[in-house]
Amino acid sequence: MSLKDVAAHAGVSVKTVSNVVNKYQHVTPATREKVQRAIDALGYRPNLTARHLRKGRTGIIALAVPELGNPYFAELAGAVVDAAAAHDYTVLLDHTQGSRERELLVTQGFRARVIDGLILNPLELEAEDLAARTDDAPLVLIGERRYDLPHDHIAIDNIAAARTAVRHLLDLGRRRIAFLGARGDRPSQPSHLRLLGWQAELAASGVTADEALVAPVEGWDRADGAAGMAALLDAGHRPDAVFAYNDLIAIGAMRVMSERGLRVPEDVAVVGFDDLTEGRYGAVTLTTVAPDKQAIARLAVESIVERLAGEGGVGATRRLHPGFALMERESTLGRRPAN
Amino acid sequence: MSLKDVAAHAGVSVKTVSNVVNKYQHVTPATREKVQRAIDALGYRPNLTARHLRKGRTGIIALAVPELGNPYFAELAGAVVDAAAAHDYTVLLDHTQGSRERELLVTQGFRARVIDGLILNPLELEAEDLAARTDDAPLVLIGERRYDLPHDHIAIDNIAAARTAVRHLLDLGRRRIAFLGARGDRPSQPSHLRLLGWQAELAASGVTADEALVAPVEGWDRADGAAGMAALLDAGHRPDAVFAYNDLIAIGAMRVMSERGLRVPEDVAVVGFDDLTEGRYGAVTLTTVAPDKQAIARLAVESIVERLAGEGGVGATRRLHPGFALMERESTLGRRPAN
DNA sequence: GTGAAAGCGCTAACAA
DNA sequence: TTGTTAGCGCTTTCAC
Repeated sequence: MSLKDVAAHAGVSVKTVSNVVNKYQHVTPATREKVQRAIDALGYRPNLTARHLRKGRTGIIALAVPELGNPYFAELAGAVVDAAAAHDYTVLLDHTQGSRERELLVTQGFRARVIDGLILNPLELEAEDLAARTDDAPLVLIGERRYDLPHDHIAIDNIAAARTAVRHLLDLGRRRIAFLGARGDRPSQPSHLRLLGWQAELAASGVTADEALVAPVEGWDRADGAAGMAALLDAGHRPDAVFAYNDLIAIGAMRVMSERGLRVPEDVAVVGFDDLTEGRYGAVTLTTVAPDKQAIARLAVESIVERLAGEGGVGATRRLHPGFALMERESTLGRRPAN
Repeated sequence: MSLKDVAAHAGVSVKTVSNVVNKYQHVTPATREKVQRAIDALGYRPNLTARHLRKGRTGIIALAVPELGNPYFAELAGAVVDAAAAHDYTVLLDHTQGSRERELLVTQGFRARVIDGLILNPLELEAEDLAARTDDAPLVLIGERRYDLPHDHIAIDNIAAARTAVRHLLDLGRRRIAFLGARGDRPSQPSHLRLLGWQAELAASGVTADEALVAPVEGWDRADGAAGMAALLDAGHRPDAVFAYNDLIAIGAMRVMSERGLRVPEDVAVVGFDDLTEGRYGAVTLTTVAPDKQAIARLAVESIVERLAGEGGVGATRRLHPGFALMERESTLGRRPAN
């Protein structure tokens, strides 16, 4: 079942069938009709792989995130799928599980020539890994890592966002503000910029940054936040606020506080990061920094689309910073009277 | 940059390069070495679209779920990506947004010939839509709808699972058990089977099923659960337990109860469905029915792989029922003393 | 063990 | 407006 069969059935040439299939303007209505009937009769569908080979484009972009079990990446992936669809692109999805090796693999000729471009949210990848990349499909990075590389990079201003969160806690009168989400062993980890923001805002306010309140975590999920918070409390520290690397960690921490009879926000105010829907429905809704996920997704897709359209004349590398907003909820403000 | 270039560079034929690339056994070490050097020198990577065209297979399967913002589908998608990777398949992802039209579109020649098979979790699709399908890529359905169609269908036994949940509540002495998640207007909706299970288990236990306790929702998210629960309470009903269609609805309902001073589980016990990680970290952890998502994903992928392997000789259509388990947590048992 | 050549289905020059 | 044909890069008979 190919163009040739349809052509034979309709008594025209393949070119004519191709013209009809591709909605080429200059086809007489009669021919068009005749061809269309043949198409319907045979149930013809164009073989897209052949088209891809011929055109050198597939309309597929790959998205590689650490894992979909993390709602932030799931929501982001959903946004990317939608943004891609708006440009008639489809998304090929891959997991990196936060493994440097898998991140490397995905940047190095992953599905070569079948993906037109790649959107990657790296966790472990180092600049030199990326510098060694040979694949020529456009690559755009998203997320909080900072690289100095010739690839577009989409990320909100993490330092400013973190400062906003800490500022909010300071404004509420909190002074012993813990940062929950450090990775002591890996200085270039994603959380680094947010830690810098925490330090900067405390410094700017003349509050001493107690390094004992920089609490490490083993990962980025709820269980890690719970363990990190438990360790902090077990060490005898008593913060009056927690700025967590992300919402999942904040949620894990709140669970631990609840188990230990600490009230949020009366005893400990909590701010997260990501604005997961999940944070809006807990017993205590979560104050959080909301990155504009739609914008991140849109900008990432547009970056690829533009580089593909720019026939060879590649523009300069861009650092784009979508907006963010602080969502003030019960974990800092307390519960308002039901209305 | 193609096989031909490499062949020229190495001074051999295209066939020989192809043999090396495809790890064909009978190549003399000397030739292999020579070719490999040329490959490295030129940075050659096979053009997969050409290979796809030639072989008629792409190694890509499509997964269509309603939306990734729902953690159940996100977790499932993650499991599918992993299950596919185990068979050297990659996943192309699409959203249907629970729209019948989009579900239809995806079953009808979506990316024809570029996807080897399709895994679909339908919400709105009707049997006749599927019966009219012409695309010949293997299609496997997942999820709780019941069809009588010549496609493999992977789903846990929803009626049995629902009965287990209701049984648990009855065992705890609850008698006014609400079902939160009906869609009155659409009898063939996914929640139907779980409603049937609710009815069956009550009947089997000689408890009168109070139809007033069958509460409708407008959708499947937390906000819908909250609204549905609020409406139930506003109507003056006082259930002593809630069996929710899914965890998100249960979580929304619990939030409303918390706002209204109802204690879970003392006043109202709650059971959800899906075993989202989210349910394990709330102030009150959620008792829930846990479908075996890994198994669902694995079986779905295997179904496609097997049909693809079965050269024409297509086996009989299968209805597969992966297992499930009731996870008993605080929303029915209450909080145990911290240990 | 290696080479020559056909052909997967499509698009796009170029011709008519 | 429509037809002819080359060729995208690969795999795969079939020779040698």
